[in-house]
Amino acid sequence: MSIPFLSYSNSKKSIIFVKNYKDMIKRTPIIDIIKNSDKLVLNEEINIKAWVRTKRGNKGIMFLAVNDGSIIHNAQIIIDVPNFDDALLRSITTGSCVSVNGILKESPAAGQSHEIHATEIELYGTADPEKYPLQKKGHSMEFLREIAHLRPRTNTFGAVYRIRHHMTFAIHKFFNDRGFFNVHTPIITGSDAEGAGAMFRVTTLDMNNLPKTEDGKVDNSKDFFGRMVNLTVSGQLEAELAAMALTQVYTFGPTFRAENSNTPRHLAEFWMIEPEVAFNDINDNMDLAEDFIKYLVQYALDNCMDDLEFLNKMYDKELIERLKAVNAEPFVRKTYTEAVEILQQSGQKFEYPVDWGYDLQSEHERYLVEKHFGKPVILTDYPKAIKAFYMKQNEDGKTVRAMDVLFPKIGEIIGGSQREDNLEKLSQWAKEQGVPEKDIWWYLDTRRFGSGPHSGFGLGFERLILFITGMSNIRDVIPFPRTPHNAEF
RNA sequence: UCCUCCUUAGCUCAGUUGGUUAGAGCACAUGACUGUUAAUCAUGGGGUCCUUGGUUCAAGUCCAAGAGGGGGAGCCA
Repeated sequence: MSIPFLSYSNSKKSIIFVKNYKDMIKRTPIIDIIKNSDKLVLNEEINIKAWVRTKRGNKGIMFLAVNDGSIIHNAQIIIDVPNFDDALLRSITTGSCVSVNGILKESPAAGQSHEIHATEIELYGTADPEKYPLQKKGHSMEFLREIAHLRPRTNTFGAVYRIRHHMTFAIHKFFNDRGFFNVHTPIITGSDAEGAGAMFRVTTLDMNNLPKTEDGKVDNSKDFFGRMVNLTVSGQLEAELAAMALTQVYTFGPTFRAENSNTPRHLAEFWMIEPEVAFNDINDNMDLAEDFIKYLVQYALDNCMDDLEFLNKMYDKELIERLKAVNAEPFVRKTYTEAVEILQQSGQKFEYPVDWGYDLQSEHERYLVEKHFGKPVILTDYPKAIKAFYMKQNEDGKTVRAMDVLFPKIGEIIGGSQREDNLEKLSQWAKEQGVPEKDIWWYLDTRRFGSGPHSGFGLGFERLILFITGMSNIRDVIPFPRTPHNAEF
């Protein structure tokens, strides 16, 4: 590690660097200085490459707080001002990118355990302080959304990005550890079978010169796929096909909804996780959903505590408490009918009346989760008429084995069901709901050949991240949000 | 898409009943300070008051339309 000829001259002009020897010091990620300093050797020269967060100091000594995103905390660089070129030091401002060689020492001051005493500084890229939009102080989420290309350099978005990664990894780990197989379902799809909302059209046709059929309509047979296709709104139907062969599968991919939704909980492009398990009934499905979410929450508590503590301090004082509370007790499980009775007997005044047969409104769900039970709630057995055609019909002829997992603050985080495995009932109900058999003949085939009970659900990834991070707007938990009238970056 | 609120310096915001030269904090620049922690202190520069039209002797302030944004609702994950 220590290389004799690195002790270069202490001449004042220290911008000089020799590529070959500089490359001999391997970059140390800042996380190693903060978390694994026992593996580093004091008084050895190390290299840090990072972006400057703040610079402060005086004529004799300068302090640089730098961050490389490996961890939320900054590393402190100590600069002995007289030993460095004045112009170089002046050019180092908030936002600039630097490579620093320096001696690792224990820090005499509070705030950090270690610090790096710079021996050599290379300025990779400056950031004109008059133009660089990020300051040392608070920015509103709205402003940061306008500079989504730079906001990953903030503490908040660094934390969100890291948590997103850890949750992605934890999802794959959870399923892999339980013998599930990840299935890649198509992004371009010809079916609108689920009816999960408006779809984005995919076409290579010249919009200014559309081919027409004899009756004046657009001739989709001339399009790339020879038919009309869209971006997927769900991988569920395809996941079911896989489950009827591999038993336990899940998808994790992008999903698109062209709904004109303008809320802090909706995106036009989002990521969804959809497990599908053969031989699971609705109760197994609830068990899986509850185990799954609790595993992810625990994984965040175990692996993302530095970031969670930051978010807890800056945005949501009850965040960590709430995450722990979710895992402490079983979720409440009630039927839709029971929920309606609770709401009707609550004495609470609702803007919308509660009546059996109508879908629950946000205010009703929020009352159940936040006021009545004070913990996550899973509701099942909804009226057949308000749910999708593929859900398993109950013997009562009125309800289906649907399941919604309702969470504090964010509402519905999971929607799922046991699937209808009876061919007659499924095709009959699909017909009545206006899903043409010619579009889902392949789906119906799974019921035609070797059908069996199975269940699954969909988890909105960004809604999970909302809950885990305590952020209040879904546009701030995805790097580049797509919403109506917004597809910049 | 509906309801509602907002738009003033780079950022966050104040601006009274319509009245003379539109303010503050932070950021930025200059200077001071030999261990700072969103450093501190002093000084300084910085404005299409979202756009268009209207009312008025006079509009940041009142009215109308439009654009952008926030919150709530619907659709849902």
